[in-house]
Amino acid sequence: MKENTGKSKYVILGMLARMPLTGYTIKKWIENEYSHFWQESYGQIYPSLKKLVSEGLAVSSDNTGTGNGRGQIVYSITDAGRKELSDWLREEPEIEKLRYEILLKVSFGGNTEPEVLLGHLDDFIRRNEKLVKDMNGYMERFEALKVQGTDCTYSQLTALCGVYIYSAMRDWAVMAKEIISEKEVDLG
Amino acid sequence: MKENTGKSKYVILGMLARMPLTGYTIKKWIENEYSHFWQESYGQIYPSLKKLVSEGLAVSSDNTGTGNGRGQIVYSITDAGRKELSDWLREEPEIEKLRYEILLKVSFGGNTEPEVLLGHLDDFIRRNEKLVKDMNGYMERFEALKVQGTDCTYSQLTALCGVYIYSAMRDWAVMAKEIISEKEVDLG
DNA sequence: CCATAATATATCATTTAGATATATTGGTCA
DNA sequence: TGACCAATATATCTAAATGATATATTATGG
Repeated sequence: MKENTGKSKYVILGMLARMPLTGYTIKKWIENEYSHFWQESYGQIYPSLKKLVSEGLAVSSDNTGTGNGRGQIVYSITDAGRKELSDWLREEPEIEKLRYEILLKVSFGGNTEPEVLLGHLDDFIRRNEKLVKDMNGYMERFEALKVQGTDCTYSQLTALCGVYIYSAMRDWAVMAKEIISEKEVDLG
Repeated sequence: MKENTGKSKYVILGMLARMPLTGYTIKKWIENEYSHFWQESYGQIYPSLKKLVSEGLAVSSDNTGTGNGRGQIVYSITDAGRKELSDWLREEPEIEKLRYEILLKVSFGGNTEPEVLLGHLDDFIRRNEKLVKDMNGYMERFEALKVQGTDCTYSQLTALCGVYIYSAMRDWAVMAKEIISEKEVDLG
């Protein structure tokens, strides 16, 4: 049996702490709301869920007849699970792991034409522009919920981080384009 | 034999394109200068180097007697390797993968005391503060090289990106601390 | 009522990360 | 001089994470 002592376990526990979920929903949520700082694949989620149950940190309920049910398995957190989550939250977070392929390509830019990089940077700017918009959308939605009395401070903070990250990346890319273009002019 | 068609191959080619290197030096360079946007482990580097040689994209020279040589294997890129690198540079970069564990913990903050988060954020701010300084140091070093006539535009751009990312993260964390503290006051 | 998109679970082959084993060399300091 | 430690260097193994795919059901739109 696989060990699976990575972070996936805690992500899932954290999500189940809010409400019971299916593996599929967990995946969708991470894609939609966490994607700017975390990602998980089905290959981790489904085995992790089984492991959580076997460790007594979650329980599974077979809801074959509920509403939109298609043999879906809904998982809920246990008290032991909450304890495990709480203990992990106290531990110092590990240093973040990033893989920005565009930076790799910029770094090796001397091995291609500047136009290639400028093209990649254009795409990158457009993408980050859109992401900033998305994150601001989340911010507003959370703000509206707050007015209604639902506290979303922590979720809102992660959206805010998205705004900061994506804005910074966009600004950098704009600056990078300028510098590369100027360099071109100097040479030509 | 393993397939190994990931990105490691191209990172190594990109580095060898500048100068011949040993696996160990490649690892050190990535740790020192690329760590804010990329990481590789020995478990990828050494097998990848062998694969590059077997594919004719690099050649290895056994320098057992050179200077500080301890049976070190120096790898150089071939013309085929340069072609491969150049082709890859043209491809659209993949979407970046990030894992910010601190954001996960902030997101699940409702399951612990605010003080725990504030503590993590303090560490995070300190770390990013230092990283901004480091990146600015790199910037200056590259600027000095430029004055001497050595063109480091592309490396400098990645350092600049580091400045942007780490500054943004620090600013966000400062803001996050404020918001969490205010929330505390409101409740208390 | 058919096609298609979304829901849902599951697994497999790669790819990546992290830890460790091993050995040599260079420098320090008692 | 030798004892010791840090840095250099190659290599491999386990575990974790990714990406792709197989399979089936249900909801909905025309």
